[in-house]
Amino acid sequence: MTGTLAPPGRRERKKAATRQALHVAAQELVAERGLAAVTVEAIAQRADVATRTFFNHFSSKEEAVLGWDPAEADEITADLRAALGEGLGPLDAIEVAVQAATERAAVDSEAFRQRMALVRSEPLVLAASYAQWERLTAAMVEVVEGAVGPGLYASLVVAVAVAAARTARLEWAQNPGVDLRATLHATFTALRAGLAQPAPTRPEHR
Amino acid sequence: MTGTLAPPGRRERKKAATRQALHVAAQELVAERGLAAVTVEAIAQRADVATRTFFNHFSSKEEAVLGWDPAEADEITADLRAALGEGLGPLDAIEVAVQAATERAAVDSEAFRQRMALVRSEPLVLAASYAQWERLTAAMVEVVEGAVGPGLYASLVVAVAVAAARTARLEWAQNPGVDLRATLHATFTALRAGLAQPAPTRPEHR
DNA sequence: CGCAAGCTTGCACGCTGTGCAAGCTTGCGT
DNA sequence: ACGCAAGCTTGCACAGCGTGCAAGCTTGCG
Repeated sequence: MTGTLAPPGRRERKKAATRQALHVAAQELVAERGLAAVTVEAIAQRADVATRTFFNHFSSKEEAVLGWDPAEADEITADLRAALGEGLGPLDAIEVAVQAATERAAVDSEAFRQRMALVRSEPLVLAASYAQWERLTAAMVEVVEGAVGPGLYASLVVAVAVAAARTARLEWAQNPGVDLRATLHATFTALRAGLAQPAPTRPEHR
Repeated sequence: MTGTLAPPGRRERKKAATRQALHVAAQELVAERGLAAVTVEAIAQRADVATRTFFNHFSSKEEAVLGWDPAEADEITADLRAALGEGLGPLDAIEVAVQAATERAAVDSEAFRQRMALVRSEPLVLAASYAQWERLTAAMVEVVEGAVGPGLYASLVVAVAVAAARTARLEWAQNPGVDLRATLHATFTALRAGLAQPAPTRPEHR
């Protein structure tokens, strides 16, 4: 749905390569030693660049571990805008955009699940993750406001939907064998149902 | 509803005083110069304690600006547990607990609004705020799981409700003259209604 | 071929956050 | 009343973080 249309020049590819190398190095090192025992210097060293260069790409090791591309946010808001344009309600439109983003990110499902686990286990990574979601939230609010006007409702629906999506991802990460797409859909369905309380302990005893 | 029943000894009062002094100093300095231009050393100096002491109370200047008391989270979860015990559904129970917490925090409405404004304008303070909400969320999930069993639903309802409460506070902070209690209730009402889209630009043209 | 833009690098520097050990106050039991 | 144990404060040292700046090198383009 959303793709890189223009093949970037050698320069941008090199830059992206450095970024990717740093991201991978950070992930590996954290997996090996745990976040606390990893320094920016060590990451840069493994990626074979200067320490200073690290900070040209990420502003903290947590960010490097996550490795989110700022372009992702743009893709999501573009999808959101499109879905809204097709007459979907804000909540449905957000679901569509988030589903699309997830498909894109989960190409390598295993690595993705592992990253989620890191977010769960390392509070500082979680904080960095929040920062990214926050940026995305702000952008999405702007788009939704374009459709329904500014005010509490726009902020609310986006904040809530983002929280739901985040929860779905984290919950999925620790339940092997479950489909992320289905989990996401379940959360949005629950939202639309006003978060009514489901059957006690077991969802369906049948 | 929730109070400090045992009058704490001199020792604990002194400790609390130091903490409060640091909190106030941090707020004032940030208000004067902006967060970036404030150092931990400056805060400690104004509070008339050693720099090292600062870190015995807060782990960053952002935390000091917020000045959240860890005990607050305990009070909220206690209220939540009580509300659940009275047979309220999870969402309603959370609303009750959050409303009570807000009453307690908003004693000085003006200072409270000002703090919210800081959260809005300083991204790092916002991040610290997220960290606190996150801690609260985890505690609340545990309580809700006690009532409805573990699983996606418990995590979801808490995450979403917290997001709604946070949104209500922030939205309220920049709309003078509005009642926070009413704003909060409006968000939870919207949640229960499945976040259905309200009338386009103006809520009611009538 | 040559120039401008932009990425990388090294250097310097101030600030952050924590471990450790010493000093002082407080609370409490004898 | 006394003295001890717990705990808060303080100074010191130190590793690590994050940024500004200027120089060097590669890339893209006319």
